[in-house]
Amino acid sequence: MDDDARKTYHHGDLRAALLAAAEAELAVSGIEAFSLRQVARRAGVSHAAPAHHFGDVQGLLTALAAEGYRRFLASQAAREAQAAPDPRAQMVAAGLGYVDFALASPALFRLLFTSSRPDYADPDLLAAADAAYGHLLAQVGAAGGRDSTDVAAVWAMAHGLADLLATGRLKGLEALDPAARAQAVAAVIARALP
Amino acid sequence: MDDDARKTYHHGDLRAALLAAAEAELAVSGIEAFSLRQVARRAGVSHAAPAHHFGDVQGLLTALAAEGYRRFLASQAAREAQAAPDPRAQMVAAGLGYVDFALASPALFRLLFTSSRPDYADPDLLAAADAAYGHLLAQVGAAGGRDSTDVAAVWAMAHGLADLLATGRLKGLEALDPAARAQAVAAVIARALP
DNA sequence: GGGCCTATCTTGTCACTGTCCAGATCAAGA
DNA sequence: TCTTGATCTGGACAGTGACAAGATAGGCCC
Repeated sequence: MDDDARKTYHHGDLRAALLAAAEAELAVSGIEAFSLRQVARRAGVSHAAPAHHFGDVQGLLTALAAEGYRRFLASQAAREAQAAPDPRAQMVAAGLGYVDFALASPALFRLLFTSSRPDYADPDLLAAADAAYGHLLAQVGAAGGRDSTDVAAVWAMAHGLADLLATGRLKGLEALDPAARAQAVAAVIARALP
Repeated sequence: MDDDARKTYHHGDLRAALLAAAEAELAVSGIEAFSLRQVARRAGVSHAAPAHHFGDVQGLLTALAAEGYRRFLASQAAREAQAAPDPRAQMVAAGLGYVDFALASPALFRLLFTSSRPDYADPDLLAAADAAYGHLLAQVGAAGGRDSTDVAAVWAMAHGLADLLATGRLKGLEALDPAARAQAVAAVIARALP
């Protein structure tokens, strides 16, 4: 990452640099080819340096996932801020932010939702993931969702769109420009809560 | 797998035995910790034996994925056979089979839908995946779906339910017994095509 | 200023992995 | 029977994650 900051033996902020390098490595190689030594090389540091800050690969990916959940929520909040204030529009906007995140950071999205490598017993990660889940429940409840079936419907619709779009399987929607795609995605999400 | 069949130097049907061992290994270790040498050990054969039949790990996972898509379609067909003959009920039944498959073989489901390791340039895998996609299009079309938005909605709903259930994130639905869960899943899928 | 103390980082090592290569084994046909 | 080709083994190599021991340096007390 920043070889410039590496004039001294001690790095200064290696933890943050490693997280940034890990995210870049994840984006390039994907979770399945993720390599700790490659992350260290990217940060310009020895192969064993990450161990001191994160313990092992799982520790690094756990910290990255926690950061990912916070950004995931921020992505939803960004769409909500632009939407009408009524609860239903807010819920749909959250779904749009869900999809935005998956499209902007597909590898990170996969780390959060379909990887078994992060350690969900970690308090920080657990808190971040719970916050995201709590936000989902609140949005669906405010929009008139009554039971766990409504939650499942809205979540599944947003998640399915996000996952299929992130893996490039919805050619029809991908062909649209961002504004038109957002409108289509919003219309589809709205179907989940009649 | 079958040490019994291994009295001779030549295995007899090593290709099939390796595929079965690979599926078992995938179910136990997951795609992220999948090991070719472990598959070979499981099949009672040397670590280099798989190479002759599949080339490399990617070849083995590609063959397994093709087989997976065929079973994926069979799972949908099983539900369709039990459902009412009208197109809409058939479409919902296909979605139920989609979810069944993900719950019965979560690791295989992940190999099919969120792994970059299989080689989708392989003709056999491509044909199997295309068949699954074609069936989806046919079901949605027969049930009254008009455009790519309808396809996206139905697919995303079924896929989202399958993925979230396979990773254990829909506690509310998981708590139900199979029959009640199937009914809830069917009701949710039906929302995707109003 | 001088000298320890501790966190931080490096180097070296180990078991394991996927891939390649040469050789051993066997089945089947000439 | 002999040969040919497919199948499988064993050994090698570079790369990986984890561990242990040592090098470095920033901070603190005197």
